[in-house]
Amino acid sequence: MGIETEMKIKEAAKKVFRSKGFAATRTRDIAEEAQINLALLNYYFKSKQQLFNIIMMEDLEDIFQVIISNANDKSLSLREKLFSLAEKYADVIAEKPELPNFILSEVHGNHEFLLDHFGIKESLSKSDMMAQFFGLGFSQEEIANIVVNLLGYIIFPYISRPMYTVIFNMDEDAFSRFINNRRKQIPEWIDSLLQKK
Amino acid sequence: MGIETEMKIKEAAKKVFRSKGFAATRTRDIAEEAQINLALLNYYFKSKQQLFNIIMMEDLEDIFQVIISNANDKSLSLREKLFSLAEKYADVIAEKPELPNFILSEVHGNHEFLLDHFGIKESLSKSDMMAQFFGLGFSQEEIANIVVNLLGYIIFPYISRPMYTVIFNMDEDAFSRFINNRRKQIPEWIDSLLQKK
DNA sequence: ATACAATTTAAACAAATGATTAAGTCATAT
DNA sequence: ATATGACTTAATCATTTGTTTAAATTGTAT
Repeated sequence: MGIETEMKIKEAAKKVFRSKGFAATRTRDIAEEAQINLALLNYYFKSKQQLFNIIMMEDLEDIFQVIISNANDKSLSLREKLFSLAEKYADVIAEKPELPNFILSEVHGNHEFLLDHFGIKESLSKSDMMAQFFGLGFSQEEIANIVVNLLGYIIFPYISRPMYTVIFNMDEDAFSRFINNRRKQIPEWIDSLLQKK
Repeated sequence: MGIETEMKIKEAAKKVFRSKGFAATRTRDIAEEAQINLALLNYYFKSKQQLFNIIMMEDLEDIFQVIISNANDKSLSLREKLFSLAEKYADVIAEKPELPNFILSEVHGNHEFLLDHFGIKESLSKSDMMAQFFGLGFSQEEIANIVVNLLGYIIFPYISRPMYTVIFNMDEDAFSRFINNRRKQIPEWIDSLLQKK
């Protein structure tokens, strides 16, 4: 059945693209991973580039959706929003650990992917979270610092994993424990960032 | 003169590899950037891969050298060491802003590059800094968290730059100002991390 | 000046790779 | 049962790309 094949290809492409990146991925890699004939890739998706674009868009959507929906949850205080954002983000990434490296590597120099396909800028600048930030007297720059640090707490360990797993001699399990223990610390660090006001 | 040509190629390769990564870089790109005949690349450096390895090793050396030399400067307290590390690191990266993305992307899945070519693990575990950490009662895991956060404060903004320059609408100048202002904040954040003890 | 080695060039090669083609196969509606 | 269209396959194409080759040029020691 066609739709199943299409999904098989997309799932395989996700796996291969995320692990090797666009340039290093050969369409034959994807075909083999999906156990389909090479020509099917071009039958269902016009080209390697188109297939890649679809996957990148979906991954970006996953990432941005967490931020936007959280930033507009009016039932939460600013502090609660940030805590919740950290937890949801950590969940998403724990589930797909290759996502940060993949997105950040591929987007580097390809800003087109970000150009308001999601209206992220508007959604966010008009969000409840921003209003709360400004209401508490934070400047645009202070907000940027807090957001960058918050996301860094969660994402950076994954990105830099090879470096410090060598430095600190961590195996797979040790890394998991490290990440899980870190999650408990993040709220403290967020509070430190908010403390000034 | 041979040595000049060799340097021209290496500099061009650095530029192109850092901006596009190994897989997306064509040897012809490098030749054009260096304004040399394509065959010279293979004459001076056996292959694309060898040229890449040399550059990667040099870049890693630059990165690790800062950490190791700082960690063994016995004239500094732990707090001073971390402050100094942050400053030196920020300097290195401000000078070569593509370095973080390049190294982290390429090392991802290629752990071989890190495998004790530098003895980084030993140098660091026996360093004065580690002794100071342990002397103050920090656990291995607490140390890892501090180091990861410290490096993240400096590196993560560069890596995630495309994401939040879109979100926060930053141009080139705004980004520079942001980075420079951040540098002044980092000592405070480091103190927060150390505060527990 | 001459010979010899180092350097540089233009051209070509071989393999890899994204994409297409044309001939099948299968499911489904009539 | 058959025709139609969706799906699948094997084979092939055209281009890109890393590398090599052989000839030409340049520099240098004698």
